[in-house]
Amino acid sequence: MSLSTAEKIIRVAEAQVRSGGYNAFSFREISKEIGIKSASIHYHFPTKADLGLALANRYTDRFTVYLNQIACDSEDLSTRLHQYIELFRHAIQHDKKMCLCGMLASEADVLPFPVQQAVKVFFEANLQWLELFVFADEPDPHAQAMLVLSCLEGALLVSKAMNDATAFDLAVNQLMFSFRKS
Amino acid sequence: MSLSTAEKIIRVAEAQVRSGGYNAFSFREISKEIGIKSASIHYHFPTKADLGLALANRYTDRFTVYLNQIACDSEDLSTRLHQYIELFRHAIQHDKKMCLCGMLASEADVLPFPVQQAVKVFFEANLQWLELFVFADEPDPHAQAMLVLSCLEGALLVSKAMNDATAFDLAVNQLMFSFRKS
DNA sequence: GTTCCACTACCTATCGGTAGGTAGGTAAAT
DNA sequence: ATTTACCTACCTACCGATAGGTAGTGGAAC
Repeated sequence: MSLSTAEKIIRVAEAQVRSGGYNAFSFREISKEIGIKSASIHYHFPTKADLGLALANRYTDRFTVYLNQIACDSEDLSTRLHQYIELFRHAIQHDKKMCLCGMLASEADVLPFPVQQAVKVFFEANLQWLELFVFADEPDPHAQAMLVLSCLEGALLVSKAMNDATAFDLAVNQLMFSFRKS
Repeated sequence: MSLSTAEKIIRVAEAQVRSGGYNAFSFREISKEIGIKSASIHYHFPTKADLGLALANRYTDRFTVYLNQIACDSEDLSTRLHQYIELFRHAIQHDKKMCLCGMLASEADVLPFPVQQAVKVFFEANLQWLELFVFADEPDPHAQAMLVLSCLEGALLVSKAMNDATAFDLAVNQLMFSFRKS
């Protein structure tokens, strides 16, 4: 499969942002990696903010597709939650990286406003999905969703800090355990 | 009170890192803010990595002092946990910023190695304290500690994403609620 | 008189971004 | 069928700004 240049740019940029954040990715580094000149990237994405926005939007879009799949595939609320968790586990175990929007969220203060908004959309989409498709039948779905999302993003962060992906499982399994008892 | 220049540098640098991460703070910005030349900062901290390391170490030291105080002041495990949570709530509600080491953890891949290690020490210190002084009497203190730390760091991150400090309380209160039922 | 601390002046490397050009393809007008 | 015109997707060369970092100076304090 041969990817379009724009797609290559986005993939390399996403990897760089997920490793070091918005200020750690550069047109020059991307251009080196895919074998074009940095000026050529401006043809596809006029400014860095444009590329950052495209990154966040694409990430949310792909994530949303998975969320819809999960909701369609399984009726069982507990199964849905486990599959949801798998999405995050994949980030730390397969990519060994943070969630893109988790990474960007931590730097929200220094992000171009459109990127900030796009990151917020990702989190709103996640919360809404959890409320509707996992915690709808329980008391305070909003708080439950917030707890799960916080725990997952935080578990990724702690795993990065410890350089140990098993930290993610430890935290998340404990959360699941606390749900089982209630 | 008149602070030493080194102390001023550290304070301004910490604020900048907690807003935008390691790559978003610069000697020039710091120097402008405290009214000296950027070259003068190199006298106190020879390299950026040195300053970053000093930042992380001081943050951990100050945090550790609070942890010891909490352990001494209160015998009740639940009270200790609530006071521990207050440390994190202070970050998002008073400073409106991430935890310094939470911020750095997310960028671990692109950090100078000594800074990486210092960040890891912060997390290890937190986990150990939680295990010893909060969850010692419960089954699997390690997993419990990991859950609490993940949830707190994640709740800060989600609050930054949503630009809404109440998200932190929502997630954390829900976590406390799930503990009460067990 | 040495140590401390900040200065001036400068360096190299890199940043995001711009200007102008060009090879190759497409498509409509002549 | 050929010319004219425009488009895509890159290129080279360069801009001003900023990054971290260095060498050497000089005054004040001990």
